[in-house]
Amino acid sequence: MDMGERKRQILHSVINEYIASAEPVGSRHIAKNLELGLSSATIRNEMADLEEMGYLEQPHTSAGRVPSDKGYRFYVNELMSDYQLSLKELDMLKTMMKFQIGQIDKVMKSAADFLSQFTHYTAFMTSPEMKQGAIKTVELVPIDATSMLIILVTNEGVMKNKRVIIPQNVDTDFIHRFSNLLKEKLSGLTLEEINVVKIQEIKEAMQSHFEMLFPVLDFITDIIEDVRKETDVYVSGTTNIFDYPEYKDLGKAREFLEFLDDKQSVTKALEEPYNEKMQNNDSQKSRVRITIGKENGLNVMQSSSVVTANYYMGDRVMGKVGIIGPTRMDYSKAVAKIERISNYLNRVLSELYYDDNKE
Amino acid sequence: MDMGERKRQILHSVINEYIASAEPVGSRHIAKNLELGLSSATIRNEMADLEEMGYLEQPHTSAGRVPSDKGYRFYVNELMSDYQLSLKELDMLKTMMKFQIGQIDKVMKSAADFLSQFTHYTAFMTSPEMKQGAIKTVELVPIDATSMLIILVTNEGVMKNKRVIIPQNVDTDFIHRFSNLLKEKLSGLTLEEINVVKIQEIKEAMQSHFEMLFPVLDFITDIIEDVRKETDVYVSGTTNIFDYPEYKDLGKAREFLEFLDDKQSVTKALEEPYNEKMQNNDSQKSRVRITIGKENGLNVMQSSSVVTANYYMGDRVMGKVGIIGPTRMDYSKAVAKIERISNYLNRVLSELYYDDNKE
DNA sequence: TGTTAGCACTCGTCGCTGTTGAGTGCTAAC
DNA sequence: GTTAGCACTCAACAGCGACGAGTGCTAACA
Repeated sequence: MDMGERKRQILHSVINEYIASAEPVGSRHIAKNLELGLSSATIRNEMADLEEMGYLEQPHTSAGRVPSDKGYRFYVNELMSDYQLSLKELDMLKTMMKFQIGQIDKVMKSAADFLSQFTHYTAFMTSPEMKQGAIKTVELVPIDATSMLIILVTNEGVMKNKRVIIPQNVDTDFIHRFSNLLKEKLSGLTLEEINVVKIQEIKEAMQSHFEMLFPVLDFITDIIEDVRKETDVYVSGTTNIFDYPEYKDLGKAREFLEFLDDKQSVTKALEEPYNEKMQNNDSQKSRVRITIGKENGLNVMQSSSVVTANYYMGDRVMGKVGIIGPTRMDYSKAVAKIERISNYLNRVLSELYYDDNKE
Repeated sequence: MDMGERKRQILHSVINEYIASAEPVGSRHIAKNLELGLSSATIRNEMADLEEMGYLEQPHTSAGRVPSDKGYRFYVNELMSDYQLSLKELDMLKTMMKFQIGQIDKVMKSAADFLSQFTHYTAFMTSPEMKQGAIKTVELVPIDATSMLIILVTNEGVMKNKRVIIPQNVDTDFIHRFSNLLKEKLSGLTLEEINVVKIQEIKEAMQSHFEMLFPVLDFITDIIEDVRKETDVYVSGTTNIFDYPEYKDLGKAREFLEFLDDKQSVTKALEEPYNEKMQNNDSQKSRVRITIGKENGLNVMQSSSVVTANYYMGDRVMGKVGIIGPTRMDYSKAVAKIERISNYLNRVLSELYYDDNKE
């Protein structure tokens, strides 16, 4: 059985209706809404076909039809039209963009917060991936006689720091000299390039009278290890799910919220590999990726969809922004909004990047 | 009517029972449990008295009795016995304490995470209050020709940083000299002492050839302003509330979670002034403070209780740790556990403090 | 051959009903 | 002052029928 134009129209209508109402859609309703001059009986036949083909499902015998994951997938790939942001929405965006304040992590957080308010779904943002980040500078700041701060700045403008206790008293000048040496040795290396071997090399290259500061080098490997592992996820607007009847069941809501609370599992969910079923004609151009229901392996996520976009600094992928919501999601709005946000982030970050390369 | 020993015993028993079962307690049950050799009818009379006195309430005519806020308050102040941690609990604590890793904010977070698992309620932690913190050091780290990082370290070991763009090219050495100057001028001042006037003074004291770096000073005021306003709350274990039947209603759960999501309102709830009704004989010695139901002004919190303790560095209050849960809370366990955690924090922070004063 | 009207059937939802049981308050006797 | 007894209250629950939205099938129609 093949998907004629009429079936497409009916499927489209069912999905639109269901997205709006959250209630199973009946043939009568479609017959009225869609002005094809067809009776409900005919629609009924077509819908039975669509069900057989796997695009629709019936919660129970005498209920209307509900889109299946496959149905949504077809909708997303073939039927969905581009959503044009309303004036009000554009205005919100504009206001938000005024808050381009300096610190990178704050930009991130506020973007995620905004996205959750903007879409009414739960928004998330993964922190910049730093594996390929290069070290811009290393600085040792003495705090007192026995402790100092190690500060690492990468070329993404990200900064990590750690306080270190030194066993012996060391004078400030000495620390400065050591600091300069480190800067010289480490600047420009990517985080991937700095490994145990490299550190050993540096140790050997140093005069032995720096020996007492060798623990500092070990701390640096620690920090880098931390940074590498650290894929922070920031989640915003978790309570938005209460707006959707699919989570009206306490158990469902709980499951979902517990899932979001566990950053590790969220990260895992977002790392989910791109699989063939998810291919989407639009994805190349829009860079927005959609995972529907069971397409995502996780149990908890079976009735949720995830819409994400990467964001970039220059050409390098930095992380992901996106939303999580019920499979019955307004995909076209979601895509349009996420596209905007990711473009916004690209712009802000590219400005930073540009600054960096001005030297 | 006065509260005789028998009434106290009955009230105690009702509350214990209710805390354990979450179900209205009947006279028959008490008669059996409490071995006073009294019949349920007698207990019934006493309970009617306790209700008249305001310590108990009846959800509806033919249900058992439930403690009122006043009842809990009496329980907390007069009846409750000290809870002795079990071996298993002590062991958990021990394990947790091994994670005393360096960075102050990580210690905080892991303490809150632990507390929520330990108590099964929702835990929170307010970030160190820094108003009275003194500046330990200021450092300017050049990143490239047109930008640098301002790093502020306070004597609590807290660190703030901000990236700053400088309009003109300035050489590294120049920045270093300026940095040293700043360090000299600002070190030792408390955040409260640094205000616009002070900054102006510094500007004037500087030679005019530093003029181009004056914007940096303005950024410093910005950061300090940020730090002052910033009373970060870290909340952990929000989904624990799903374990308690008082939140089995979706609306209730939602309300509660939305409240916790809004950091500002949480901060406000915790700032709630100490009011006379809350006076507690134990509070001086234990430093644990309990707010029961409506004692806390907020609407959302009418059926929740908050148990908090301050934590200190040396003699100075740094912030609060605590838990939020239903008024039907196991107060004695809660108090015991929070006491431990706050002691632990005091110890960890005092070590930092001690380190700082070693110089 | 595709479309449609008609009809029997399914099944979840809603409101009503009666039953059950836990718990109370009151009264009268101890 | 205590208690046994009893009538009363009320939430929770299960059973029941009416309702209605929606279906699938069949037979008639263009």
